[in-house]
Amino acid sequence: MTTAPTPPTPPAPTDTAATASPTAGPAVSPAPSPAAIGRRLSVVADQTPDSPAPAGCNSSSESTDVLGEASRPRKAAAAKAGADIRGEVLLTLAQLRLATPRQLKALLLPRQQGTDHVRRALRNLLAESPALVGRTNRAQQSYWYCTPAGLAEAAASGELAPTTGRTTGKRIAASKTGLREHSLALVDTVIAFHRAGAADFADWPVEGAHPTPAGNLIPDGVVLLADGASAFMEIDRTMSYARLIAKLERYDAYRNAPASGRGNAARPPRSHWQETYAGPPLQRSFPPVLFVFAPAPRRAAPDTREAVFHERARNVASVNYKLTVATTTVPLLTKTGAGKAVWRIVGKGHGEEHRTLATLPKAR
DNA sequence: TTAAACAAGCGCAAGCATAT
DNA sequence: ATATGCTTGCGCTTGTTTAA
Repeated sequence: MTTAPTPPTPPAPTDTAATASPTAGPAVSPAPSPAAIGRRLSVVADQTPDSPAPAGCNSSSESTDVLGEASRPRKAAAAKAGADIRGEVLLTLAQLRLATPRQLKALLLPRQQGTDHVRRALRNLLAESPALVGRTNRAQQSYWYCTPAGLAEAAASGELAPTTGRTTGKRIAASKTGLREHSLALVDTVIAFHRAGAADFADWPVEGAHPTPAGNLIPDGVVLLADGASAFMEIDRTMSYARLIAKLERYDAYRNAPASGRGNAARPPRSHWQETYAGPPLQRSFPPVLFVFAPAPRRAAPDTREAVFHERARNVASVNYKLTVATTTVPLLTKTGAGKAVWRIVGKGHGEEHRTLATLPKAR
């Protein structure tokens, strides 16, 4: 079976962007591009473009269209959940390291009741030869990751953020070790940002290496926010406070790293962060460093660890003069939303007050 | 051009595995 | 024993291909 080429006359993918009226998934609708890629990635011919077919395309013994409004969202979701969800699932798994069916559902089919569609898509990807995704099970939960073949397929689509492909080994290892909870906490964070409309889940290049004089800085994630700015993301579950502080110092070293390259008359040399995050006219300041504290067994509660971290980091010079550092906890983030006032600024002069991302101070 | 055959996707429900 | 999550099988619908 398998590898049936797409139909000879592809039903002109059409500019789906403008057509998605009937269901118009509100703020949370996934970016259109991955869906388009989904068509490319899917191994079998599939028919539904992103926009739900004009009613009646899907199962319905009760004749066509115009039926109860109630049935419409479900139909639309079903159309959406068709073959092209497979491509989105693969891209999402390639983007994040690891995810549960529930997390994938939250990102890709937020309006869907169950995880059936996602799990079916995962099963399809698993059944490919070679398998494009892999799975491990533990504690009544399955954890899915991208295999090298799946990563290659996702990378070939050109839809993947450039830095994601290189952690293959780690990615797979993470699914089999204790690192998985760390990865899942990051995914929960991604979901919170996605739900809040603060950042699309596709805009999270995970674990890109950032050169500093003291070695590479590898954030847990870098998020491209909806307003075009970026932020570094650090997920903490079990790290010692000393190591957390050391991380801050690494960020400071990255910020202060000398410019590389020669530049020219029209364009002076820039440091890595300026090149990557400051924008062409250098109008953006150094991205904020966001720490998210996640629950972990046999550890203090996230908000307790957050408070201790504030206490210790408050005396770090760079935090007070050069970096914008803010914290939150996974429970607060998922309950309240990434776009709300859930971020506590680290540093002297800042108290318990929570702020929104938009109102964080700019780094100097 | 039309009708039959085939392939694929979907929803639903039952059954299985595992943790509490 | 119960609850939860996952897999699998079944029947239905729709889209595509092929032959008359």
